[in-house]
This record gives sequence, C-alpha cells and structure tokens, in this order.
Amino acid sequence: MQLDEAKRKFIEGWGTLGSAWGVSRTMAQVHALLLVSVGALSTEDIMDQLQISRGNVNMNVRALMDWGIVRKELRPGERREFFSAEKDIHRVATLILQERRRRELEPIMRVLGEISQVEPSPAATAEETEAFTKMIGNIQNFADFANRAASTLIKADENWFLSTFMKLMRPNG
Amino acid sequence: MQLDEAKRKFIEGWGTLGSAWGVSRTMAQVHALLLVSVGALSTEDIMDQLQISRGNVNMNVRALMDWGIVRKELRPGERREFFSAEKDIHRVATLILQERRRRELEPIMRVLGEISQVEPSPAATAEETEAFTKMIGNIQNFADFANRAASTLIKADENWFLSTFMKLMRPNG
DNA sequence: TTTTATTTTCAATTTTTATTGAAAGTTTAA
DNA sequence: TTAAACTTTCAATAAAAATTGAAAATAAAA
Repeated sequence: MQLDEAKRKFIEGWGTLGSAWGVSRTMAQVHALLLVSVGALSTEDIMDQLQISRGNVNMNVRALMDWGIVRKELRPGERREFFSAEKDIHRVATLILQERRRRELEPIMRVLGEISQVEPSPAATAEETEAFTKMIGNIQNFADFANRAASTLIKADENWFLSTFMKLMRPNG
Repeated sequence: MQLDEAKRKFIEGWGTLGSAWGVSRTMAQVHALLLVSVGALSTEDIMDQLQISRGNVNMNVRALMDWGIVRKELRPGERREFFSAEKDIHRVATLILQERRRRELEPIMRVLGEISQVEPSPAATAEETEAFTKMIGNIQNFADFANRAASTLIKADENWFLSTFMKLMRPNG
C-alpha cells in the first residue's frame, strides 16, 4: 500500500472512531490529517486535502485547540496560521481524558449529588424512594471511582502509565 | 426534591451523558428510566413516561438488549413483554466496555494493521513514510494497551475491580 | 490612512440521524 | 381456524447536526 492510500484510510478510520465516541467525523478527520502530516498545515492545505470549506476548517481546528491536542504555529514572515497536532499519543490520550472528565463526568456528578437528596413523600412508596437512593448511590460510587482513576492517569507520568500499568496485566491478557 | 423530579433529572442527565459518548439520547433515557424503575416496564409504560412512540421504544429496547444491559422479562399469564435493566452498575460498565471494544477498538486496530504495511514509493519522501510508520506504530502500541486493559477489566471479577484497582490509586488521588 | 491578506462569524442550506405511525408480522387464546 | 393482543418493520417525516460561503471583522503591510 502506498503512503497516500494509507493516510486516506487512517483519516477515514479515525473519523469513524471519533463519531462513535461523540466527536464529529470532520473534527476527528482534521485531527487525523494533522497527526500524519510531517509539518504544520495551513487552513488551505486542510481544505484541499479533506475537501471541506474554510469555515468548517476554522471551526474544527479551534475545537481541536480547545481540547489542547492541536497547536497554532506562526512562521516568521508568513501571515497565515499553520496548525500541527500533538504527536505524543500518550499525551493526546491524557488531554482528551482530562477534557472529557471536565465536560462530561463533572456535570453528571453534580446531577447525582443533587438528586441523591430526594426526600420521602406521600406520592412515592418508601420502597421506591429507597431503591432510587441506592441506585444513585451506586452510580455515584462508580463515578467517584472513574474520577479518581482519571486523576491518577492524568497526573501520572508516561513512564508510570506504560510500566506500572502494564505490570498490572497478565502477559497473556 | 421529590422522587418524580429526581427521576426526571436523572433521565435527562443520563441522556445528555449518553449523547456525548455517541449513544442516542433516547436510548440512554430508556436505559435511565429502567435503571430507576423498581419493576420491569412494558413498552406502553416506557412510551408514556418518556412520551415517545411505540416504534421508538421497540428499537431502543432492542438496542439495549444487544448491549446486554437490558433484559426481557416474561410474566406468566401476561402476553406483553416487560423490560428491566441490569442494576449492578459495575456489570453495566463491564458489558459496555466489552461491546465498545468489539465495535470500535477492534475495527481501528484492523485498519492500523493494514496501513502499517505502507511501502516506500517514489511519490513520497523516505522521511514522510518513516514518520507515518512511526506514528501508526505508536497508535498501535496505545491501542494494544487499551485492548489489554479492557481485557483485564472485563475478565476481572468485581472484587478485583474494586479492591486491586483501588489500591493503585493514592488516597488523595 | 488605505489596501490587502487572512480569520471569524453565522444565516441559509444540506446532510445525517432519529422518530413516527400505520401496515405487516407474529404469537397466543378461544 | 379465526380473532385478538402484541411486536416488528420501514417509508415518510421531523429534528438535529454539520457544512457552506459570503460578509464582517481583524491584523499586517504599504
């Protein structure tokens, strides 16, 4: 397989993976393109290679910069902006984990905290109220666990991630 | 807060969380409703409580059954079907992890394997080809890691999950 | 300042995804 | 069998999300 075709397949696959995880296909594809490009790309480079509009590129590179996984690169004597992706995949994973925790885990934990305060009322049987409280408590425990696990992974340095964590797993895992 | 309002907020929050993770809002809401319902619910119960059509309920409970997190319950002397959610949140997480690995991790690993076979060609510089191969290799390593981590979590029993894994994390993590 | 290059915004449009509802299908009971 | 109760399917429709493209904004150069 030649490089062009391989890149194309990677961009397609990354886009599909992204959309399964709630990231827009195009945003994932812009990320994929930057990941497999040696230098930084201009808006026009991205427009050309992915066949999408200027506005679309702009929106998506900014979103990727919000995630911290794409950086703007300014070149002396060049007016336009160039974009490049963080190439260290472990760091990419860490940054994504961090953002998803902030954007998704924290809000649901807040909701769980609020609704765990449910009070007994004549409209519901004690059994119903108790079952609800227990379920929410279990979900809170799990969310706390996920939150702590995320903290550990985020704080941990790469070495820990690749060695200590690996040791956890059986060789034939 | 009263039970009804708490349930409503949970269903809403779970739906929002789901859509951030690539699960349709309604599917997540059906799941949430079943999670906080004491007994099993009929199609009509779900239609009424979520204000959605019969076809929509049918589609979504079947999808949830495909994920293994909702079961059909048959009652003697009753012709209609009732549905109930797996209530053990750890098991829910395990089943979801298992399915997502199968549906999303495996396909991207297959793509990575294919494109890692990229061959040198006159159309690309050696530097470009090498950079690509290196990047794909790094992603493959990371995917292997994720795959093994998933295997370990899936195979592990609940006790391991809650104790051994917890020990990994610092108390102040 | 004025011009030019470039980025950003956003209303209109297109595309994708979800939903409906009624017909067809299935199962059980009479 | 036939009828009744219920489930499933799917074409049509609605809703949501993504995309465009051109105008407005911004920044640099002349």
